[in-house]
Amino acid sequence: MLKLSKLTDYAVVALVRLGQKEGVTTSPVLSRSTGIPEPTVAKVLKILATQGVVISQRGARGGYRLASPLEEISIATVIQAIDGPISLTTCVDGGDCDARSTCGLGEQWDLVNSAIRNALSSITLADMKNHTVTDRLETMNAPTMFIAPEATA
Amino acid sequence: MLKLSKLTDYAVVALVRLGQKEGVTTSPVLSRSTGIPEPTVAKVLKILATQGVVISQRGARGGYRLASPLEEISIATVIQAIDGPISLTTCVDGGDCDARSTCGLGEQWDLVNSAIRNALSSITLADMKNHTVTDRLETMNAPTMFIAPEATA
DNA sequence: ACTAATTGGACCGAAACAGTACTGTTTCAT
DNA sequence: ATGAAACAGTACTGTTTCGGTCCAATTAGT
Repeated sequence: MLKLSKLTDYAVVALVRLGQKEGVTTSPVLSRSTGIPEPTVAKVLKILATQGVVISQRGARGGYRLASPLEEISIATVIQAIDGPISLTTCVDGGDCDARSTCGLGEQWDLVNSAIRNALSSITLADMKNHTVTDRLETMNAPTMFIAPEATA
Repeated sequence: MLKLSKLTDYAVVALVRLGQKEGVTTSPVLSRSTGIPEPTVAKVLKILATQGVVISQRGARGGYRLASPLEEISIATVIQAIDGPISLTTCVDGGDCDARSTCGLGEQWDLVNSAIRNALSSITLADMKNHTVTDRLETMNAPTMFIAPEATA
């Protein structure tokens, strides 16, 4: 199945939530806010930090913040940060395509790759934000009957 | 890396070549014509047959032929036949998304999925045929160099 | 009916991925 | 200064998926 990795999925969720916070946010907080397991959140954020998608602040009172506003981060950027380059064919660069000389489809794949990249670049994290619950913690703290699985603050 | 499986890559190559043949063609012939290992060609064709992309003729003098002309077979069709549905998120159908209720991004992923599907549906195998060597045996020395992929921003 | 050719389906090993844990480094608060 | 909090990097493990191979079912031709 042509699907992106779970990590990328988590990354998008975490980034959108991060974009709704003020200042820096820690992994544990983001974990509780999104429902994603803490080690996984940490891993994702670490990767995103090395790729420059988020800025990290080390030490106590540290955390992460977006390097750019949500509107300027495309889905393609996130995918590339986590999964690496978007290249649908193994042929493309230094690939071990045995039939390279015979298949003769090399240039045509670029057509497909470009189409994919364009599609993914046209969607930003801000587009993903719509209809998103503002914050799980707020919902929990609200005077509703909604129960909180964990009560750490 | 967001990439489609090698099988899908092979499938496209095999299908394009198959569309350039008359009557039915056997796996061994297609293997020699494309340079793809015979067992792999056989496997790909088998899958494509079950999905109705190609029509199979069993027994002696059997072989495969396209179910539709190249112009009517999109890349999306091939990918779905080999790799299964194109759904970038695991959430989508019957998924085991733990954070479904909290991430709140479910509907937005459909936006991404649609974009991808549209992009892939707009490209047909006929588009991939251009610049393709007619047959390996005839034009053995076709260089078919392709451009190195651009460095990702 | 028999044989050869060809597809159909099942099986297995290898590689990639997700997830977890541990250790080290940096920084704030006391 | 000292301790605690939080990120950084590395390594390990279990699971899944993918790529490839082998054997059984089917059919045309003689």
